[in-house]
Amino acid sequence: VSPPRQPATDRSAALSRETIARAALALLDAEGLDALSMRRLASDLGVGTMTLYGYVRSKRELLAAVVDVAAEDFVAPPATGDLRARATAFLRAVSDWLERHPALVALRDEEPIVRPSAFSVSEHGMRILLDMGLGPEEAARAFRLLFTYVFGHAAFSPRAPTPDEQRALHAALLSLPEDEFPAMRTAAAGAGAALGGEAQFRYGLERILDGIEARAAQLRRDR
Amino acid sequence: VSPPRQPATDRSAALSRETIARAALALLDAEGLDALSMRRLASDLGVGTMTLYGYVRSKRELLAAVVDVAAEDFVAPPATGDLRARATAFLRAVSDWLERHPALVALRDEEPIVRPSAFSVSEHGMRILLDMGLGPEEAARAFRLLFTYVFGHAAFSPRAPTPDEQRALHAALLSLPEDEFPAMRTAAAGAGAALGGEAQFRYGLERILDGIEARAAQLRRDR
DNA sequence: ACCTGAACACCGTTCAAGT
DNA sequence: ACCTGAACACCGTTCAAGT
Repeated sequence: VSPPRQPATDRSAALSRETIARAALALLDAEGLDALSMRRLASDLGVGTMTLYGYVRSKRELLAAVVDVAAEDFVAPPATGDLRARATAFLRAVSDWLERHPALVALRDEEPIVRPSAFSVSEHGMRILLDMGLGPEEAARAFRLLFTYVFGHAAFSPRAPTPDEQRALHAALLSLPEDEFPAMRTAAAGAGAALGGEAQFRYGLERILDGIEARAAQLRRDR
Repeated sequence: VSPPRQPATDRSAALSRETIARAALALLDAEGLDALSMRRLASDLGVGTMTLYGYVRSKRELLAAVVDVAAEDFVAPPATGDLRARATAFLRAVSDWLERHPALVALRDEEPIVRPSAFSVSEHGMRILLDMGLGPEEAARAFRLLFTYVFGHAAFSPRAPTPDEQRALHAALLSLPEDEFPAMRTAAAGAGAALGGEAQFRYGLERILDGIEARAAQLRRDR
């Protein structure tokens, strides 16, 4: 008397490491990191909890497999325009990718992603930096800086702040004692908009690319 | 027949929200986010688990209190030298602070820290940006960019990579197929050093400050 | 006022067993 | 070969009760 559990995907469709990883990613995207437990995932798949351990050695290993399937989802933008435009488009694409799979950021927070699957995302970015004229060592450092920024933005800046959030922050800053927080009060007007969202992402990215391009130009002069 | 549990700090020392938060921070610093449970913390303090709920409404509220006590630990550098030197010293101090309390990064990852206690750290940074000549709106955006970078570095870049880690990454990159990953293979030599650590932090910070200073200079010209 | 054990609804994973 | 229930050592939090 076991009722069918999966109306759409056939329960009897052979389980595999990848099927499991895809289901985990879907759960992660839909309900967040806390919702993903081995028990819940198994139940979603219509199997016993311990069945999963036939495909992954541990939850850690499952999460690594999730990164692999998520990496396939990265959409590289067409390599058109000048280098600056290509860099902007690439980083915008990485940012979009992280927004589609927000849990990737939390996973990366727990341990470095050094899976080969992630390297194909990196290849695009590194190409652009090398084309700008940076040497291998400096291109690696610049790449890492951009990586840190994009992941940092995804991790620490909420999506576009609502007018309510902006007003709340503004009010909180204006209520700080003036003698102790003069700078914060001065900047109160801009703090709401700077909280996050697309315009803030672009502002930061432009400053960083300005800094990197200045270095590339300097290297060309020195050469 | 209840044995004394706390050799050093007197068990009978009155419990308070702050005592509890400090003990939680110590546990977090010593053993990481996973080690902090209400049960474990209570046991460390020599009280029953439920006693904690007399001081904090939930674990979430405890974590907010932890941020408050950690904020007191920030050491602002002396405001000497030119603005660039002051900015560098300030961000170095924030980075050091996050290294002393690594769990702050994970906490911030779970929800924004908008506690007044954190504003005193921000005040120093905002002062410098305003002094550079940025307007309130742009100073807020630049501040947020720097904040994202420092937290991003703390979250996603391990401390100084060991020679072993560097060699492992180098080898991994060199084993990628040459036709598919030409840029990654070219940059393989520099990837190890760019993984993290002080020099990488400084490289990124310098590019960002170059970008921000260029904007400030442009604003001065336009004015 | 301050503290707390028992209970509930969860975890990841080991083990020994089922088909 | 593939799957799994029971058990163990954990969680956060509610509740009803102790002093």
